[in-house]
Amino acid sequence: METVRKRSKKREAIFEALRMAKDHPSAEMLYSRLKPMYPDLSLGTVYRNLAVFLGDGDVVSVGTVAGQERYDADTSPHAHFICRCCGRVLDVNSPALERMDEAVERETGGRVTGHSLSFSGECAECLVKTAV
Amino acid sequence: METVRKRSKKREAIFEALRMAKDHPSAEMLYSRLKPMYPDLSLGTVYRNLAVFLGDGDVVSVGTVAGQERYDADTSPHAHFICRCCGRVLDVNSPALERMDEAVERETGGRVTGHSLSFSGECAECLVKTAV
DNA sequence: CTCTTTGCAAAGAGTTTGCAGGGTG
DNA sequence: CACCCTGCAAACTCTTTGCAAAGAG
Repeated sequence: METVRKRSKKREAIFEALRMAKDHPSAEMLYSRLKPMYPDLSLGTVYRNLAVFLGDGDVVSVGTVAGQERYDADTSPHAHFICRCCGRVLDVNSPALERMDEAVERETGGRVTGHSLSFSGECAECLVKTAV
Repeated sequence: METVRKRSKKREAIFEALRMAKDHPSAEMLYSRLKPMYPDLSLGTVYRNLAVFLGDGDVVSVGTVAGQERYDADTSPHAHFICRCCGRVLDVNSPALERMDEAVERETGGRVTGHSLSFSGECAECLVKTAV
């Protein structure tokens, strides 16, 4: 039996905040951004709703940065650049990654339902700081 | 000041176990494999040494699967296929990913020191099980 | 003998979960 | 008014850390 989904201000606010954010926030980042507007918001609710979004396929996990899972409401195939210095996560326009899915299916015999390409290093801002 | 590194049976055993493993094990997986041979091995030691390997660049993190970080002693550029069903992590022969590094540096203005490409889905074995 | 490495166990950090109360349809 | 959703806090899991003892050079 599948549970009926009811609307909720909090849930919509969480999704909207994630959709608007360009920095692929973690649960805690979303929480502290929404807290001022929803003073009685709880961190558990953020986690619970993120799990719902993931289950519905409306949100995707970008990976774990510094121990925290990072999320993205842009589910179209694209890559990320993760700065190991400041933890920033940037979008990267990836060239035809979709084609590679079939290649991997042929190689492994499995079924590919998604991919994630991420580059790591130091972002432009951190390079400047480090260069000092 | 940099600390002098001394040899240690445990450390070498951990690295060797990781180098031999083809399943990109987690700290706990390595621990339980080595435990029979080194009964007084401690999980903390495995974590500590993995951190050393990562720092030395001798080992690479493949990402977090089901909450556990997975490691790979093969630091050459290659992609992975992660089964979201059983958690298996398989190697994939990735086509010229190196070339993409420069492209990303041009796009972001940062410096790329590594990349990680992973595909997710269901592996061949899980497909069979699911098909039943 | 000096300094690194380890075992053990406690501490931390991030995430999940149980329960009673509030919200939605 | 039935059932979903939330706040709160405790519980859990994975990882890190402090300390005294063991090991390497």
